[in-house]
Amino acid sequence: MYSISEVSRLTDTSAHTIRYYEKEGLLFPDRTASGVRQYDDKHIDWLRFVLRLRATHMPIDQIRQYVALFRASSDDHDTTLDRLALLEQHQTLVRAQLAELQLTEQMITEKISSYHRLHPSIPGKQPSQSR
Amino acid sequence: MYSISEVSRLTDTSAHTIRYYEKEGLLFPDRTASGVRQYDDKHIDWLRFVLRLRATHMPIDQIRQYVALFRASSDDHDTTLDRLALLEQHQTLVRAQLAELQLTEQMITEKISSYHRLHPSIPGKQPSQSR
DNA sequence: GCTTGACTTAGAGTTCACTCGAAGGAGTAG
DNA sequence: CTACTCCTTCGAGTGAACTCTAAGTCAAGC
Repeated sequence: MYSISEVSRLTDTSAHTIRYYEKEGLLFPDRTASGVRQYDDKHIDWLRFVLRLRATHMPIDQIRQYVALFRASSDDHDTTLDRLALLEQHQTLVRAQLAELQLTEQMITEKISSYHRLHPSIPGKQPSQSR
Repeated sequence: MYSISEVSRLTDTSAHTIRYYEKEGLLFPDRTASGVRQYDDKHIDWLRFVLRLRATHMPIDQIRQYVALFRASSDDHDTTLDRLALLEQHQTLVRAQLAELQLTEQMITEKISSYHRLHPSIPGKQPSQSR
């Protein structure tokens, strides 16, 4: 089991943020008798997944819904479909972001090499000489 | 020449935001005698480039610096190197975002197909039957 | 000449996701 | 026992990027 400061180090996330995520309903660590948060490997894995979702701009609100669906799932109420829907929705967004980034990467690369063409004397990263 | 509302339509950006970008020093349209903004195709192209940079999380502040360098450029003060540095810096960021997105896309796709494995009866986007 | 609708400005308000601060409690080392 | 560190909560503050409001100006059509 890990303390919040260990989780903070392991995931490179401030303790403040980890508590904030808990308050927002994204994370449910165990507690000691005295109320201290205790995290196991599964909690860490989940947090890492959440951080990935955030890094790809899934809103906290939607992640909360996803978590809530997990916790609402029971024998007579299966939430798999709803969770799937949320995942697929985010997948679509991620792919859109990928497309946008790829286009922009090309534009920037193009602009950079046009600068090099106009100013052949410029130092710095030249189109790699190797190979 | 285009009015702000035409630019708004052409770039799918609110007139508010376009004026805001101008206030932030990202955009310098012409003005009529009475002070009405007038945009030409070059302005539109530049705005589209700015929107790309924004969509890939280049801060407005940095875009402003980039624009300012253009306008500061003169015969005895060439700013090409500084502009190149800004572009290369953003290129690095874009590539990092690409890597993150690709990883996350894989994770989500994996999770989605594991849902499908567990619930083979689920409707919706199945791993495409075509081809 | 007057109405209409798009335009102008400065500045205030909103949203999101943190980020921090203050005040205090629990467990451990000396 | 005392000092120290890490933990707790609640609530306020921050920063970026919009987003909107209010009050007013201007040009075109009737």
